[in-house]
Amino acid sequence: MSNNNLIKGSLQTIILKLLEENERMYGYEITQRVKELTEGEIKITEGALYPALHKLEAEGLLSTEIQQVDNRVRKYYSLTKDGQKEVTSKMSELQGFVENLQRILTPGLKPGFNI
Amino acid sequence: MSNNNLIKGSLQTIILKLLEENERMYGYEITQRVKELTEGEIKITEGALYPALHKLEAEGLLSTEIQQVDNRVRKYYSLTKDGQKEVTSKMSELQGFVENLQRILTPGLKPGFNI
DNA sequence: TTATATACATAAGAATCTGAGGCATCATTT
DNA sequence: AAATGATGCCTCAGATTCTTATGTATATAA
Repeated sequence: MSNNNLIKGSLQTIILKLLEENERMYGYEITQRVKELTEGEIKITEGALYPALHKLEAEGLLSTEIQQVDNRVRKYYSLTKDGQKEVTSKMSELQGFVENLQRILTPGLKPGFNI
Repeated sequence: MSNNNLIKGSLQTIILKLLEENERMYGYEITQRVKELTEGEIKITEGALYPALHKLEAEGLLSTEIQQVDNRVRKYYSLTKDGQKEVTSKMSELQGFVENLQRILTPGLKPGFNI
């Protein structure tokens, strides 16, 4: 991840969510997508990404498929059945955490708070 | 801290922000305040809190003041000048990160998104 | 030829947490 | 009287997750 060490553990959620939207993606593609979506503000480093992908695969949440493209090897990742369930779980967990964070950090916060 | 490992990195911001609002607080009080504000959903463990407080003090962001209350020792923490500046910095950093997170995780997100 | 982009990977070290333990006082319950 | 729980501080081993650096390989542009 980029220069901030905020909310460690959200990388897994990011990976899972992107794969829910895109059917299959390869590692490098994920780094570029995140960079693009955040206008360069969040850069996922390879040292963080690949171990995370391997871990999610080892947990049975992702499956892989090697493919040759222009003499280059790509490793495509897709959500498994378990992975699809986990997206929902991880998303609501993160959502809940952010809401709690707002409760702590935004004194006088009213429901329906607008970011 | 509760069952989520999401909070890594945001604990410092929580401490600084609470101290901005409360002038001075002691460790145990911080854990109770967070527990109360989040209705028990986030529990700051002592093993995370005290090292974090000591680090912030070592960095010159917090100052301390020992006080006896009913034969019990309390260690009150307050923001230093540097600490006051750091609150603003850390808060906008976290705010920015959460916004980026929304961009990644909420496809089709429009500005003015309502939590 | 050198740098940049694409594409995978590992590994040392830093930072931050959990969970367990230790010490002490005081109030309440058994 | 003894045990439990709340208050209040602390440390430490181990786990997790990150950064930064390194390695390998192909293709393209300067």
